[in-house]
Amino acid sequence: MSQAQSQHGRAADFRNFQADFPLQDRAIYQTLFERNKDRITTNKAKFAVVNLEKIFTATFELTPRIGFPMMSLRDLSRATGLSMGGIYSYIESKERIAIMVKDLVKLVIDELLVRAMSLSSAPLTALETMIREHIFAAEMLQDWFSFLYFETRSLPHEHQEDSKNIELQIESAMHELIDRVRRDRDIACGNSPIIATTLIALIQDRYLKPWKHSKSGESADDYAQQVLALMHCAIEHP
Amino acid sequence: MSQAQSQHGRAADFRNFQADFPLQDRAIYQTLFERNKDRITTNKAKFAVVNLEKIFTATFELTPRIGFPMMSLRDLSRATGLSMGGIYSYIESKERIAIMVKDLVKLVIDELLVRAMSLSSAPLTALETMIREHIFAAEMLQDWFSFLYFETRSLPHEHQEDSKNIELQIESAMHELIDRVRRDRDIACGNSPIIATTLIALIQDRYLKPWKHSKSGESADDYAQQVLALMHCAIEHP
DNA sequence: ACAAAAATCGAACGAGCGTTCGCTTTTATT
DNA sequence: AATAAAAGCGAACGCTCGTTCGATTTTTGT
Repeated sequence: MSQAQSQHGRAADFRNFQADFPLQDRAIYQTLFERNKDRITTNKAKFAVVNLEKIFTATFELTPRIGFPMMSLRDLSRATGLSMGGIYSYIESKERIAIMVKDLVKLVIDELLVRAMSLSSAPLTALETMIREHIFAAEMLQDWFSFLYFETRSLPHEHQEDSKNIELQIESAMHELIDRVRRDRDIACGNSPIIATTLIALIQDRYLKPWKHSKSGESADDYAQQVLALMHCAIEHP
Repeated sequence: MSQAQSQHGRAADFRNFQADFPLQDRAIYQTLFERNKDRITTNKAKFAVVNLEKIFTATFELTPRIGFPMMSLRDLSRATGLSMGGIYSYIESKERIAIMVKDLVKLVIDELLVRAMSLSSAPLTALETMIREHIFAAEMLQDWFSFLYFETRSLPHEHQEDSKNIELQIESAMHELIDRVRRDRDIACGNSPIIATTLIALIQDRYLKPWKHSKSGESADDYAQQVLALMHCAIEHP
């Protein structure tokens, strides 16, 4: 029940989502290592996983307070316990850290989109799944999602575009699904775009403002439920 | 009709709001100069207004692409046409630029809040006014609002707190107004917090993502109207 | 246990940063 | 027009940054 052999177990609540979500703990850094083998001089996953974890954990600890550009590699060296040279066997440059974050987030979102859109038979279910899983994934990878949003400006131009496109893709997918739901029920579609915008903004609000949401202590399940309730209301009353 | 002698002309649409809004063009920099006289070595407003405008215009041109910490004062010098020393007669340090932005935004928001909350007799009108004027003010001072949001991390800790508190204040004011509207109509108040969160997120979405909103070409009036419609729907269907 | 290979180290380098201050130019006053 | 005051300038300073690379330690394979 808790072990996922299928890559695509459906998960209606956060507990089940967590049980099936592949990118947790070591697996995150294993994936990061495999996707960046060319640029990493260390060959053995055994070392890479441990040190990549140190590097990203430290980055996510330092960055929210002072911002990525102000985090020096000496700060990072101190916080990881690695030397400067040690760090440079995992990254070719400082900005590569930001690029790796972007790639991981893009990986997660892309799969999430593909999965939800492949449920083409039931647009409302697809929409609900997409939102719930987006909230859940962002809950588990909060540091990553939040970093990408705030530090997009530290990326090279091409990667900045990627970052914006991730959001535009999700938004247009949601827009499309909302329209499909409405057409099935003969509801006017005039304000579908603002509903899609609202949904994304609410998903982002939760992972961007922990100082607001962690205070209230509301669970991811409760939050998702509230967002979905608002959505149902908005879809039905155009 | 277009000239505002009262400080508090009500404005239901963007045109009227613009006509009454005091912080435009020169007036922004005049205000900035007066509020920072102590820290500015130049004495005459005549010079200060011109050069402060250069400094902030250039900052808002450079920062969205590369971020504030990566903008060097040499970049700023080049973009303004001022020398390094010249710039330093208007700011005591680089971070003062960010602090001045925060102060101006706080000034605008604080007045907006006081005005809206003083309409205590009609909570729905107060709520609508607050949202509309927030959207309109952010439309006129888009660069300032957007800068504060993205560059909060470049502020000294005390000022970072200020920045978060601005948002928390607005949100709790909205929450309170929503509850009052609902109590007047005997509607349950359970999801009032998420409605307040939604409203702020939508207001921010517009000034934070010009690459999304300016593409669609939707006017501030239309946007405000859509946000308000969504709000009415959400308030009435708890 | 030993040698070869891989991983890690950290001092050193050049570049670019924010900031300063004595000097020049512009403005205001007479 | 002359003079005093204000504004503006930019080379220079000390510092910290990202990055490199030969030396050292740790791991691997025998």
